Amino acid sequence: MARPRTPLLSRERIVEAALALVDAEGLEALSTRRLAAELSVSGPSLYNHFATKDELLDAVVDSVMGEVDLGMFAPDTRSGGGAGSGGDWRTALRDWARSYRAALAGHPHIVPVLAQGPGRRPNALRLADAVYGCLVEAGWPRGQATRIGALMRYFITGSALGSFAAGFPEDVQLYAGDYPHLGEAHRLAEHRRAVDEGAFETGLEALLDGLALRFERGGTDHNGSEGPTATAPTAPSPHSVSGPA
Amino acid sequence: MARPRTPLLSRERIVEAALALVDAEGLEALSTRRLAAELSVSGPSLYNHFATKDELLDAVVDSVMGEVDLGMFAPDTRSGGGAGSGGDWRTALRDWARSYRAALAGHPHIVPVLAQGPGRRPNALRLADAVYGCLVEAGWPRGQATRIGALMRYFITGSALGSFAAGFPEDVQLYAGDYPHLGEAHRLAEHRRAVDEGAFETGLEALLDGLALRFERGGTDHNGSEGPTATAPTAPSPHSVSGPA
DNA sequence: ACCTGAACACCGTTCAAGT
DNA sequence: ACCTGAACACCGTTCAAGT
Repeated sequence: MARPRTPLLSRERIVEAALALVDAEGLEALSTRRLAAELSVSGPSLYNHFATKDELLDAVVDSVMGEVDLGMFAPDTRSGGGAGSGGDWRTALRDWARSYRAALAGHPHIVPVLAQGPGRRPNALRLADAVYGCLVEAGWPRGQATRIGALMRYFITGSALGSFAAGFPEDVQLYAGDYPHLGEAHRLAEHRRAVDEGAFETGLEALLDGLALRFERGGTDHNGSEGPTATAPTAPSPHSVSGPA
Repeated sequence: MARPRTPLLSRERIVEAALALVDAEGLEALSTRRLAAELSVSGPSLYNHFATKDELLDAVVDSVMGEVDLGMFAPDTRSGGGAGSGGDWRTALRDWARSYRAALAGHPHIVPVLAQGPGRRPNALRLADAVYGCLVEAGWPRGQATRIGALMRYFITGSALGSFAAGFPEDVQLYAGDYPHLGEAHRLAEHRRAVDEGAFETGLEALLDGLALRFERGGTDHNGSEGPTATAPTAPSPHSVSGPA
């Protein structure tokens, strides 16, 4: 069989199969030959749909980013504050963070790829655009909005990259003697979900509390004297020169 | 030449060369043959010193973890508060976080491996032990101390995993039209260090502010009603049954 | 246009052989 | 004990050949 009358493959079918394979067996199980076998075609067939394996991986990553809800950033559909009221950034950020984490937690093996940045992936750029736009409209100075987008991504991808709890082997012997405070660490894996979700929620709320403190202190338009971040270099405000409002 | 009178390789020399290779060319450049060539030996020689490539990677990761300063957690060498005074956890955590991030930022390509958890790596376990011990001695309930260790790791590894700023291509065309708030995003890469460090410092300080709020609210011994984290499951306190004090 | 098998330069790892 | 070359089952990717 050479070219069939109706194509055996499509980008969608390939991306779907690739994600399923990565989810089930990890990134290193994703080889072009293995994936092709899963799709009942020969290895080189994939190159009719993607130029390289990296391009395929990019599409897989963006399909995961597409699962993240951005509805909370739509400016019109929310009540309780018109343009520039600046009160709801916190709720929006919390909802978004949870949706983002949930999407990544469903596909943990792809997180290292995704965490390299948005690149040219449309869903990743849409996400960055929405978060930044929300913060600026809420009254955050542009430089701070950029930083908040970055630090939220740090926390969320970090939390999805690997389970904290599952990182500790279930082996009592390992901890005995050498690590005086880790006497019960071998039991962490049992409570994996509770520990990881509790840590995420605690961190998220602490982050939002800390940011709210700065928001109150900082006002909406001054960029200097940013509180306790004395050692931080002053980040530029590189997203947009003329603001939307 | 077969077995030389004085060994050509050692674990240390191999780990050092592997880290240099990963730093210079990325994780995917680290192949046993390439690494062996760098060390002027043949590929299989490495298997006299490490059972598998994974075991070698583990040693590389732990050598990076060994760069992290843990001196701020030593209970005796600090002044201004005896045992149980519980005031200095914040300073210690900040200093540790900066040292941790600096170590990882020097070797960004290894972070995805390292973020899988401590496993059986001694330097990673020592680090977890020190952080948890510091928090418990400062008066944090054990469950919260576990969560804080986890969420700090989320934030730090996330910040070292990939530059936020460098993730946006330097291509004006890419953003025009489709992403209304990203008009200046193409300039982010220029200011890479300032943006990434500013975001890290802002997030770190916000996190510590938020945690300090909880510490004041929570007291030292009650575990319920943990403030705004209403949806968080109650994490267990798995590190140690009988505390150190 | 879209699939195939053969081929290229790579992988990690095993193993018998050398000293 | 510690190194070697040969070999195994894999990789990503190219390409001529088929319809």
